[in-house]
Order: sequence, then structure tokens, then C-alpha cells
Amino acid sequence: MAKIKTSQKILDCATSLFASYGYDGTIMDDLAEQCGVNKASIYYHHKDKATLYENALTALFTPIADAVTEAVESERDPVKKLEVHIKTFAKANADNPNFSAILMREMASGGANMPARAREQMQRILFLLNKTLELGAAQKVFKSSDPLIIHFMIIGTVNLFVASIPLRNSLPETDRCNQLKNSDIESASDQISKTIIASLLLN
Amino acid sequence: MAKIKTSQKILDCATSLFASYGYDGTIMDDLAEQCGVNKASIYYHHKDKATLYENALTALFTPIADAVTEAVESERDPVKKLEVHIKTFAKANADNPNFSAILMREMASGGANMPARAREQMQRILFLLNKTLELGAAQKVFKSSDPLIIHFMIIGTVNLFVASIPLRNSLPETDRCNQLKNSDIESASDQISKTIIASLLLN
Amino acid sequence: MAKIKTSQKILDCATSLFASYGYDGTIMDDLAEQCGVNKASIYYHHKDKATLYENALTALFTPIADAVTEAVESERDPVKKLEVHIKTFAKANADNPNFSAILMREMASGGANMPARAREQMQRILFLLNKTLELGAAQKVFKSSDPLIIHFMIIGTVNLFVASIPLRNSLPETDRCNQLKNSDIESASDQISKTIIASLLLN
Amino acid sequence: MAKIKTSQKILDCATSLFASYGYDGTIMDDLAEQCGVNKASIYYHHKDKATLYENALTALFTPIADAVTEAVESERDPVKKLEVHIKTFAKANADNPNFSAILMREMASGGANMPARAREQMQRILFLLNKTLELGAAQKVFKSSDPLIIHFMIIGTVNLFVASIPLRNSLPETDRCNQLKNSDIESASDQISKTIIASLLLN
DNA sequence: TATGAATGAGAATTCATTCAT
DNA sequence: GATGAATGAATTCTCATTCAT
Repeated sequence: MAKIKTSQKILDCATSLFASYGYDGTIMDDLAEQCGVNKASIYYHHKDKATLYENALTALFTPIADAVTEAVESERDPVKKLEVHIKTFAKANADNPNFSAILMREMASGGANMPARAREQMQRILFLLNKTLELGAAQKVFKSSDPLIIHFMIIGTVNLFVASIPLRNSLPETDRCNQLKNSDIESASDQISKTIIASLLLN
Repeated sequence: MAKIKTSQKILDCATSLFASYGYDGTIMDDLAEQCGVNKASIYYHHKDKATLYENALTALFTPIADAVTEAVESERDPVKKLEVHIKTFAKANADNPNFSAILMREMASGGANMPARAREQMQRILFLLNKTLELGAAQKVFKSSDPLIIHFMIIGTVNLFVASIPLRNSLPETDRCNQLKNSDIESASDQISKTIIASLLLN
Repeated sequence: MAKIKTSQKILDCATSLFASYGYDGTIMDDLAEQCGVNKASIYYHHKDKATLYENALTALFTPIADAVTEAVESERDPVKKLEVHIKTFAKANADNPNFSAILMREMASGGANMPARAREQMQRILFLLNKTLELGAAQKVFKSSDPLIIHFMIIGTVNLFVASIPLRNSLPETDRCNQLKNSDIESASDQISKTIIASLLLN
Repeated sequence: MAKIKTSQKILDCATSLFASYGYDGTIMDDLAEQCGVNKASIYYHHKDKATLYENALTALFTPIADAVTEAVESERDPVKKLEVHIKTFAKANADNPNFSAILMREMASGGANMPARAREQMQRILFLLNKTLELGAAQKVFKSSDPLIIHFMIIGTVNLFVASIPLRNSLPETDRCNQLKNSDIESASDQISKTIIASLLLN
């Protein structure tokens, strides 16, 4: 039962609070209380709020970009690559709803405050998609397409799907609404995948 | 040139600030200064920050839901309905980037803080889509599908596309990046439209 | 059904609020709302908060001093004088609980803010008591005594009795407490009267 | 000379200001300045204004109820008990004029805002008197009487006597007024004591 | 007289950060 | 490393008062 290091404990709590309340909505006192450490300890370990935010986002974004990279690179076929790209990204989102929430907020502010180290991770994912689409086009499998649109289609849909799970669960219990509550990420990412690939295939 | 009423002027400024900085990041003093009214006037007209937020969002969301509703109801054919649904929504987003930013933030917090009056407007749009998809299915034009997925695909993609315009414009000026800067909403919404409709058509 | 003049309506409401919440605790917005007049009207009729307070207290204190004066002067016998002094004052207090509350607050602040016109009315009552005691002493009916002590004994007891009626009514419903809830001013003033007179009589 | 703890220093200053200006008339900025601490420190130690008030009143009322209790319980004879009850209460009032002022204001608002912990202390005093009077009645020393009336007679008179000291000292220097300025609490409480006891004795 | 709107000067409270131990 | 206490700079909100009509 290795004791989680204070520094890490702070990072975890902070990530969760930043996801729930955003940067401005996250209060250092609350953070200290939530993770059971003294407020001054936060400053001892993470310098200040901005640095803490940067540390949290880097720790959050890097493994996701890693996972997508690894999955995509393990496939040869561009269609397969695209499939695992979406599936892996969707899975990572669903497994870590903090990521969705934080990314959406950052997008909403135009990324103006996104720390550089976190931004780099997102660009790794975008360039990976870029390469997959280029490969598919070179192999005459995919139509030529704007990778940015596809990137946002993936991120936007997956993100919104994950981030909206709590909202959807709070809808009133009418027949009409109940069918809207499907929150199975597997089938959702499958449909997204199929939809996008269908629209990209050459014939 | 009729003088814009103070109450409206406040609402306009507030909407813009909420979009840029979020609820917590928006400072009442700044708002007062930006729209050139006394701080107390804001409270006179809009009670408090939370009410101001509610008023701003309601005024922002309602005309968009109205526009989509009107456009969709002016068409008979489900494919056409879906096309104008997406096009109108995308146009409204592009014309009013505040909407995208605010909606994304709200989604990021799981809609937990979204004022009821604003939420209703979003549900109007969702139910509209629901009806279109049902109609298409009844006419054997569309496959059966989960309207929520489609809804989020539309909103997520469009939203992210619009909200990320400033981000993309700030990317470094390399060849690789330049191609990412396409921010023409018309063609983007066309591609989204085609992609989605292609995936829904029965044969 | 003569319409109550706005100025008077304001004065009545103001008196009640000053009694309940004190000078600092009374808010002009609330006053305007409570008496159904526009806030600016208050200023039109009563200049400012301090003046309004002065007007309210003068209107409140004068008839009470008048009533006590009239009652005392209608009697010849010092014992009778003292009896009606206390009874009339107690009755006036009970009939107008605002008076008790306001007077107590003023005493609490050492009368520092009591408007001159109101203070004069209190002094009329004190000097009246002074004369009664002197008369009684001259007639060898009363012991020599400090009129101030007697004055405060009367005011303090009556005041506190009236002002504490709501407090006592809020005590929990136990046997022990129920006997404390006697709030009949007649018998209370009788007892006060007897107590004081008994202590003053020469033999 | 041990350094007085900040928390206590704040409490002392606050008590004095609440006594002088009432709850609404006391300004947190002034308090901070008066006791030479940072404004935020007040909130650190006492949460908010309402809690500070509660803390101040509890600290103020408790020792007085303690002193009266101890004095009364050290006597056997009901007459003696009543004497020391009044004398001790009067002494405590005179020694701590803040108490009088605050109690009067609270009575003036009908005790509506009196914090529960402070109210309990006042009830201790009342119940103590209750027991003394019952004992006296059982021993055929006292007439049957309403303890509440006696309680208010004591509190009202003593309170008003103490609270009005500054007022009386500000009266104009005429012969007639000078005799009103007796503010010796010892003799005043003696007279109150005698007056009340005289009225209670059976024969 | 009456009133909706406006406002300057507060006043309570919060919050990121630092300091002494 | 950890912590209770302290603090300056905000930040939200209030309130008496005035103004234009």
C-alpha cells in the first residue's frame, strides 16, 4: 500500500476540479480541503495556480496522445488506422471524463490559456490523423479531405458525447427522452467511426 | 439612431465576456467599464451575476432555436430538413461565435449550471432533429439512428469548428499548418451535412 | 375614505421599520416597497434618511408625552398622579410597540443619535415625574427619592416588558416557560405601579 | 506580557463596536482597523459577520450568567439570594457596559436576531430567579409573583441605568439636571434591590 | 408630485499567495 | 515537507441619494 505522494494527490484532485469548474472556478482552498493537504503545501509542490494547471493538463493529455499514437502506429491499413484512432481516442475520453471537460473548456476559450505542453499533445494527435488521411489518399482509398474538419468532427462528437453524459442523465423521464440516454461509448464510437469512414471512402 | 437601452447594452457586453472568459472568469467591474455603465446599473437591471447570465443566455439561445425551427419547418423532405437544420445551425454559430463558446463551456460542466430557460432552447433543437429523423425513417429514406448521436455530431463539430477559429489562426505559419486554417463555415457545414446524410441514407 | 397622504404613509411605514430594524438596519429601498411609493418620493417628502428618522420619532413621541402629561395633570393626589403616570405610559407603550423598540435602541446607543425634538419629549415625561415626586415629598406622602432611578425603573421595566413580548412568545412550550408568557399590560403595569409606590410610601 | 491572540483581540473590539453601533452599524473595515488586523483575518477567525456577532455575544454573556449563578448559589436564604442576584447582575452590567447596550438592542428587536448561544445564557439567569422566587414562596417569605415581571424589572432598570450613563452625562448643566446624574451603581442597585424586595415580602 | 433609471461611495466577502514555525 | 495564521488585492453586491421626465 504505497502512500500516494502528496504532489500526485494534489495533481489528481486539481485535475478533477479543473474539469468540473474550469480554471477560474477552481478555488485553491477547496482544492486543499478536497485532497486533505494544507494549502501551503500546494504552493510548495506546484509553485502557483497556473503552474499547477499546466502540470495537471500535461499529465492528463500525454498518455492519451501516447495511446492514440501507439494504436495508430500498430496498424498498416489507413482504414484500420482511422478506426483505431477514433476508437482509442473515444475510449480514452470515456475512461477519463476530466479530459473531455477540460479540452472543451479550452476550445471554448479559443485555446488562449492552454499551456504549451498540453497543446503539443493535441497537435500530436492532429498530425497523426493528417498522416493517416494522406496515406489513405495516396492509396486511393480515401477521398481528399480537410483533416482539420475530420479532427474536429472526431473530437467534437466524442467530447460532447462524453461531457454530456451527466446532462443527459438529468433529463426528465419521458419516453421521448429515455431513448436519448444511450451512453455506451463503444457503440457510439463505432457509429462515429462508420459515419466518418463512409464519408471518406472513395466509392 | 435610437439609443440602445442600457439593459440591452449590458446584456450584449455580458454575453461577449461570458463567451470569452466563462462565468467565473467574467468580472462585473470589467463588464461595467466595457459597456460604459455604472456597476450598480448592472445590478439594477439584472439583479445579480447569476441572473445576468441567465438573461444573456436566454437572449442568445432563443433566436438560434427559432431560426433552426423556422428553417426546418419550411421544408417537407426529411433530407432537405436535415440539410437546412445543419446549415442554419452552422450559420447561426458562425454569425454568433459567442454562442459556440458559451455552449461548449456549458457542455464541459455537464450543463450543471445551464439556466433552465437556456436549456429549453437546446431541447427545442434536439426534438426538432428527432422529428426529422423519425420522418425520414418512416419514409424509408433514413436508416434508424440514435438522434442524440447525430445531434452531438452536429453540435460538436460545428461548435468546435467555430470555437477553434481563433486557435487555428494562432498556429505557427508553417506549410503543414496553413492547410488547417480553412475557416469557411459554408463549405465546412456542407461537408458536415454531406457526411452525416451519407451515413444516414438507406441505400 | 380619505386617502392617507403619501407623506404620512411613508412616516408610518418608516416608524415601523425603524422600530424593527433600527436606523442602520432600515433600508430605504425596503421602505419604498413596503409603503408602495417610489423611492424618490421619500426624498421628496422627507429630505433624507436622517430627517425622516427625526420626523418619525417626533410624531411618535409627542402624543405619548402629551397623554402622560394630560393624565397626570388631571389628578391632584401625588399617589394618584404616579399611578396614572405609570399606567398611561404603560398603556401608550403597549398600544404602540414601535415606541418601546425605538426608545430602547436609542438608550442603547446612549441617545447619541436621538434627534433633539424627540429627546425633548422624553424630558417632558421625566420632569413630570420629578414634579410628582417632589409634591409627594412635600406632602410627606413619599420618601425622598432619586427621580431618575424611578424614571428608569418605569421606562426600563415597561419598555422591556413590551419589547420582549415577541421574544417570550417564541419560547418553547414547556410548563416552566408558559407561566412566563403573561403579556397582559394592565396587570403588569399594576404590579409595577404597586411595587414602586410601595417602596416610596413613607410608612 | 503574553501576546493576546488575534482571534481574541478581534472579539474584544467587535464586542465594543457592536455595543456602540449595533450589528448593522458596525462596519467590518472599521473593526479591522481598530484592532489592527487585516480584514481577511477577521474572516479567517470568525467566518463572517453573523458568526462573529454570535461569538462575541456568547463570550460576553456567559461570564455574567456564571457570576450571577455562582453568587446566588452561594446563598441559602431567598432574600439574600435575591439581593446578590440583583447586586451581582448590576455589578456585572456596570463593569461591562457593552453588555447593557447589546442586551437592550436585542430586546428592542424582540430578540429576533439574538444568537441561540447568547439567548441560553439569559435564560439561565431567568430560571435562576425563578427558583429563588419559588423558594421564597415555599418558605412563606415572598408573596407569589410573576418571575418574568421581576426579571424584566431588574434587567430593564439596571440596563437602562447603565446604558443611559453617557446620555445623562451629556445633559445640559442646569440645577435641575445635575441631580439626575447620579450614576453610582452600588447605591442604584441597592435601591432597586430594596424596592423589589419590599414589594415581595409577605408582611 | 410621482417615477424609472442612474450612480458614487461604500461594505461584506473571497481568494491566491506568503510567512513563520 | 507540513501547517496555522496572515494579508493585499480583488470581487460581488448594497445603499443612500440624485436626476430627467
